[in-house]
Amino acid sequence: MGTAERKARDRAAREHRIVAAARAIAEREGWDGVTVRRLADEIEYSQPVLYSHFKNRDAIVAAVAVEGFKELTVALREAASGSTGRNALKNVALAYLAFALDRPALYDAMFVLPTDLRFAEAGTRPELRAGFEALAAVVAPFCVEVADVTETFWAALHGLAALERSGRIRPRMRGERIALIVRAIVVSGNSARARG
Amino acid sequence: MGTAERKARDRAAREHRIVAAARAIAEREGWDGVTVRRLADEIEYSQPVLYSHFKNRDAIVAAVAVEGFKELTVALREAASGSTGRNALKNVALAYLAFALDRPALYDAMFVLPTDLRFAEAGTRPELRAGFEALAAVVAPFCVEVADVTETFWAALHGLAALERSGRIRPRMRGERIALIVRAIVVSGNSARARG
DNA sequence: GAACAATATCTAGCAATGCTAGATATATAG
DNA sequence: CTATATATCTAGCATTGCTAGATATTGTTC
Repeated sequence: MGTAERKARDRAAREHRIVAAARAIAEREGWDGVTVRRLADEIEYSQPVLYSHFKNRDAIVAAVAVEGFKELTVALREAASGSTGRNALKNVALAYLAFALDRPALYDAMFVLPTDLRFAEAGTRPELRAGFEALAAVVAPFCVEVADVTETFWAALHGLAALERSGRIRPRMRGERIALIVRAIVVSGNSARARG
Repeated sequence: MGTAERKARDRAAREHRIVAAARAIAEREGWDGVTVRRLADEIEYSQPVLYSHFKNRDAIVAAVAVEGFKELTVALREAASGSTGRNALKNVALAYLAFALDRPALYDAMFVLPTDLRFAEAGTRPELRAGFEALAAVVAPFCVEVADVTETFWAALHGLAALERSGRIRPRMRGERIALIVRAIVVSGNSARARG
């Protein structure tokens, strides 16, 4: 009897439509435009149906965030492929910033809005860890304490994205700032090697 | 006739009480707890009075943010004084992170919540520029392109604060990450000097 | 000091939000 | 076909930011 499977499939499809609608509205009008009523309209079901899929509105945002982490990981891996060493670092940094600035709503879901997604802990979802590892891969050739450097690299990129997006640093100097970060990793790595 | 002055003084005092109440509630319970009704209760006036002081709720958040920038500037200057060069850099970085992590609600008002405060533009309020200059002061000895390096330094610190606060990097490695950033500025500065 | 004008403040309410209880329709099973 | 379980909806609550219109309070003028 395949009806149970069909039902499960339909449910999954509907859930996906909710997430897609949330993301679409957020990218078009910002997260304030994403109301439960509006999502209900979009999928042509009543509000309570949404609560049978997600615990609350924040959980919908979190679902979009998970999508975002998957895509960020893809973007970073792609940027890293085809180049090595210093160039890979630079390309990944550029790709990270492009991702954050081109999809502000998605990036907000991942990093700004309140979610319960946890990192740097046991039990972190693999989607969230993969992005970190894509960064670690291009950092690794330049240092021994890969985790420390990767965290710092990531923080620098996130900071650049956040401050540029809120208009607090000069957009036209983005290239220079990235060059500084890349150089910092390369140079500090070399001196680390030189020291031991 | 000093009644006009007295009125102006009273009004200013009331405005200050609003901002103080907003900040206190935010630091105790988060910004979600800061409702206009609650603030009205706190100052013992009705809601519309608040709107004679501030255009909307966001403007109250912005007022708290401005306070925050003043205090951050003080904290950074204090951290810089009494040490020079590399130590000043490190102390400022530590102070920045301590500020962000000890006063999360205040820091949110400054950097996360929506406000219309603009930076890196003509017409930026002096309170906002001063913090940047406190960072620039400790960076300057190590580079020629002070603005670029300061923006990058700031971004790195902000990123560290944001990611640490949301549990995405390991708190116990804070010192190592700061050391990396300090070293990056010192080293890249030296090489910049060597080159030019 | 009384009558008027201007300012300050309040009461009451709107529209929107997240979320939920209870009623109702729909599908499944006996 | 009937009874049960599942899926969905209608209707509403409590809370939010914000505002119009009524009402005090203060100031001015004769």
